[in-house]
Amino acid sequence: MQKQLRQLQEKFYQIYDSTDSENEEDGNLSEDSMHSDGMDHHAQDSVPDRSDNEMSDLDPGHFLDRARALIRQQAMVTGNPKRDSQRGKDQGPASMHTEGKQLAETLKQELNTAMSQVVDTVVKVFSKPVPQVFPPLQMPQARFAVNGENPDFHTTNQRLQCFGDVIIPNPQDTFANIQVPSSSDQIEALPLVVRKNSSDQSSSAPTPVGHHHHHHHPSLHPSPLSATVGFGSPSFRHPFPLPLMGYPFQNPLGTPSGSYSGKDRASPESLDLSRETTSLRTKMSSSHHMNHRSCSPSYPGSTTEGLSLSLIKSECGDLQDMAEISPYSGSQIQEGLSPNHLKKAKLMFFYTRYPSSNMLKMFFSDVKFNRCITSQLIKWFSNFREFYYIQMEKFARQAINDGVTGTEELNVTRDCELYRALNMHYNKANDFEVPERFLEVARITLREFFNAIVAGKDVDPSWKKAIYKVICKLDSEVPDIFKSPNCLQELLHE
DNA sequence: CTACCCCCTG
DNA sequence: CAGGGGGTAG
Repeated sequence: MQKQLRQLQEKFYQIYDSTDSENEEDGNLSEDSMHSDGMDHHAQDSVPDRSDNEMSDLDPGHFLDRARALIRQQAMVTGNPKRDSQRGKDQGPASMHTEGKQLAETLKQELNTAMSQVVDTVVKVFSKPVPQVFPPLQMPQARFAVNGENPDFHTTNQRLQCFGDVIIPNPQDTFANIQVPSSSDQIEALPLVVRKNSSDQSSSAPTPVGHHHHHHHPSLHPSPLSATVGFGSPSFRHPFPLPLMGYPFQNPLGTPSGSYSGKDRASPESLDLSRETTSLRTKMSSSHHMNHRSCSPSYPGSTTEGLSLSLIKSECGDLQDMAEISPYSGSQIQEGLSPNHLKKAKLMFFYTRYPSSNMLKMFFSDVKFNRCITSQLIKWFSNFREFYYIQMEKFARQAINDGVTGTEELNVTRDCELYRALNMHYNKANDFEVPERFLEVARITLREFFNAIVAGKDVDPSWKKAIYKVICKLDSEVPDIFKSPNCLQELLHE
């Protein structure tokens, strides 16, 4: 069926282009307008970023509308001398007219048959009693639970959207069936999404697998297990390219490098994993507009609500609706930290090891700060330091083992192993020129470790504190370029 | 309490 | 890198 639609679509565009090639620079424009057409009943999206063209094209409703518009236009432009840019220009307006008519007729017929089939299938799928394949936990119901809020959810148009969204890729798929929301599911899930009281914990009973061992800590982690499962569930594999999925911070530069990770780089799940990295902020910050962004599939509805602890409530419960940034337009206020932010932070580490939270706010002005974001950034630098100091200690000990006696023999140059390790970690792409000052600091740190170890201070459990105290005073000013949200481009294009 | 720090773990 | 525990300063 998808193929059929595609063929129709192609045919359609042939006609469309031949008659209207002057009208629009590219098809995407029209897609956009169509897009808004069909979505107006649907607060935002039931599907994040349905700007995807493929999707819109496959939406039967839109397609029909567009076809009708075309046919109307077909009749109107007959006299337009410019129209024949792509076809035999010898054909007069008359033949054009008849041919257009023919095409229109053919088109109508094909559309009708196609639509009938679509409707049949939809009805079949929607009316068939649904065998419960998965245990409730794995039901990615968040998406539909939210739809339940929308009184217009049952309009044909939206059913078709859901259909196109999830089911079309494989209507016979057993998994597809569970995508069909039963009204009871919605009613049940809805309050979980809306209310934020801790008393909701009782409502999380339907979830058989408990994730309640969170000790009531302001843990920000809404049960990663179920989150991952929900997302990885085959029924939930989204047909869209990832950047269009409402995750504006998909890493365009590759998987952010963990110092110890590497195995998940090229794996099929790597994208999901990378998403999971930053998904928390998304989940939290968008928790209040779940109504529209129902697709946050990693939001396990039930158990998570019990975990909406003070932090989430206080920080993210009253966020204003921000204009989501598109993956393509760069500089808007973002609600989460992107892989690019991570990269930027790493580069900043070359200048400052102990940035204050105020400093971070200055340098990450393109993100909307809340406690979560701040903590995460601070955590990043904490992790950076950890790696840094581990390397320092390692190389200091190694130097000692190598028979180095005096601190004078110790240095950090751009070709030494220590530097390579550090550079690999903070500047993996090696597209940034590490400031000289950093080498100095590194050298000082290395010597500090060396001396401490030689002096046997490492027997003291907290022997490193003294070193930390020294190093934290060696921060230098971060260049102003880093204050620019686009600093990465500017920096790396040098 | 909050905000940070560090440590350890996955 | 993120979680989470433990500790400290204000």
